[in-house]
Amino acid sequence: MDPAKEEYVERVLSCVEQIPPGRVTTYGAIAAVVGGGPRQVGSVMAHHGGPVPWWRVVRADGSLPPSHDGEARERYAAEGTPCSSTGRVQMREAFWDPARPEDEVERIS
DNA sequence: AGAGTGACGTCCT
DNA sequence: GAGGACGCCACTC
Repeated sequence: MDPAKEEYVERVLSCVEQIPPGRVTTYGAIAAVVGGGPRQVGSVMAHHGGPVPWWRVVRADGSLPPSHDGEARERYAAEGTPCSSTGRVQMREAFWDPARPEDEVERIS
């Protein structure tokens, strides 16, 4: 096994674990922090995303992967994650940047 | 080495 | 806001 790969995976999962309840982040944001590309982050989650709150990781536009749609919605309802009537997460309110864990109340300027 | 695929992103219509 | 097309990065056949 390539140790670099395991470390990369560990870094991705670490970011996901740090996501506060009721907030979400995107694959691209994680990729921007841990490196690689958004697709690679998704691949890591697919294979090693078991023990982490994967439902707090959504696409850049707030839409959920068909694979997780059902599960994630219940999590959001339980955590109070702001969602749109169309079924997508309100990124403007719920987005949390892994590069800025200080939580600056994501004021969207 | 080349082509196909995926829990994605951005631009355009 | 919704849908389609092209591009990126890494992995697998």
